[in-house]
Amino acid sequence: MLDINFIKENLEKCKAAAINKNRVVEWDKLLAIDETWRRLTKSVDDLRAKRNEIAKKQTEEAKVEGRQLKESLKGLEEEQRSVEAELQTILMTVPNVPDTSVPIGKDSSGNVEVRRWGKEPVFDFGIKDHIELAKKLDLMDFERGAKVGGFRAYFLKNEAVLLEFGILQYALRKLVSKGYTPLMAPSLVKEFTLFGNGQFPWGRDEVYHLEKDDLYLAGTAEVPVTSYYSDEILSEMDLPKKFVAFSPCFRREAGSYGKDTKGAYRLHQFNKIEQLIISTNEMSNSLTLLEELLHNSEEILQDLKLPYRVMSMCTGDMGEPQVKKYDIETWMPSRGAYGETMSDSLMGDFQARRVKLRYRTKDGKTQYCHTLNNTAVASPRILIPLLENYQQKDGSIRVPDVLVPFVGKEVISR
RNA sequence: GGAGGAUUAGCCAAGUGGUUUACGGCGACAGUCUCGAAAACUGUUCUCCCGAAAGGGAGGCGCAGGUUCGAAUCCUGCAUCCUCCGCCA
Repeated sequence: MLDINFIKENLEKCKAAAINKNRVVEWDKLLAIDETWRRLTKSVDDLRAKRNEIAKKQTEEAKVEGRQLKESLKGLEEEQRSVEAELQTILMTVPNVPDTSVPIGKDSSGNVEVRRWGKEPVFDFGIKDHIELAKKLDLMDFERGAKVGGFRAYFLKNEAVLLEFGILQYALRKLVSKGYTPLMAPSLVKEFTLFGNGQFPWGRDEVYHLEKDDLYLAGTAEVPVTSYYSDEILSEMDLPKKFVAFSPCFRREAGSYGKDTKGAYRLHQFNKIEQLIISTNEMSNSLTLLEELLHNSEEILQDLKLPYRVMSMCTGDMGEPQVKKYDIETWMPSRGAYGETMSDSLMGDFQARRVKLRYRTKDGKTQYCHTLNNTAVASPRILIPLLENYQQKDGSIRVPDVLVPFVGKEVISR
């Protein structure tokens, strides 16, 4: 959410941002409602001032006068409340303004490649995709997964389990050694966290809702961790706060029924290690931190010796809350293409404002924090490039050096 | 799931219907003093609205409603924490 005063002072910028992000905002309505709200607020405040004055007198006449005043105040207050709710609703739909360094574009075709790392492997044999590899080596069972848990459900089996735990553990340890505070975050969360994150009101269909308990299943640890300090005022001295959080993640994938229907790419449930930073309200510093998060994730892929490329997301392909966003795409041989494995975002104070996450500056003022996050590793998706890039002619799979201690062997074969 | 207790500002904490304009303390920030610091003293330290400013006004006591001329205080619902009982990996 952006501040209404900021929007009014930077109306053209905000309008351009919404257009570039392909979002529709009812600007005229927003401004009109704001006017109405201000007018109502003034009237309500004036009437309350009068009420307070009358109440002080404590005479019989004052009581009669107070009773009359109460009626008109009640109506006005009700009106103010509903107008305020309407204002909030529209305000919630205003997307954040991208940084000037973000490429402008309609959709994913407008994304800009920043760099590539690693060499795409050349195979002198017919390669298998991860589904076939996993089947032959008894590493994943999608058929029985579907039988038990429905579409997009799966079992990991044998070394795949060790690989998944290993890679999660590896990423976790790396980030901890860089000074990030480890967290295990709840996957079951209250509704306000999803609004706070900027997932709602837009992405309701993407999120599982447990009606009986009115809880939601978070699609990422970003949701609980962004609200970790909600409603609190941190000290500038303690910023930036850096976290590395593990959580099981749940996504309905409602908008992508036809997409990636096979294999481990798009799943309803997966495990993720997420990096998060809560920082001060200084854009240049936050942009530097965004690069730090990016660098951390690149390092993990480099350790795994997986070829990847870094994409700078264009305005049309980034979400509402983002100021700037990079995707890291890892080489997936069966696709003959790079596929998204990590996503690095800077939200400015967009989320912080929504969850009331603030800090006190050195000179005693309160400010909204900046929030950032990036995937460290998400699995099983990361197993796709891992299995496919490391496959060998005889159908076995070499284990990346850094994961050998976790898997307990150098080659997976049957 | 049941019974009881609690929730006040960054932290601790007083206050049980009307000089409460939320007592007081700690911390933080600014100033005085100082070569500099500590101490001491003075001031500031939640949010919103109007205003160029000076200033004025409103709201804030876990959250949301309600009663009353007037609510931190009374009522209803909800959340969270603590103690005990039950169930449980």
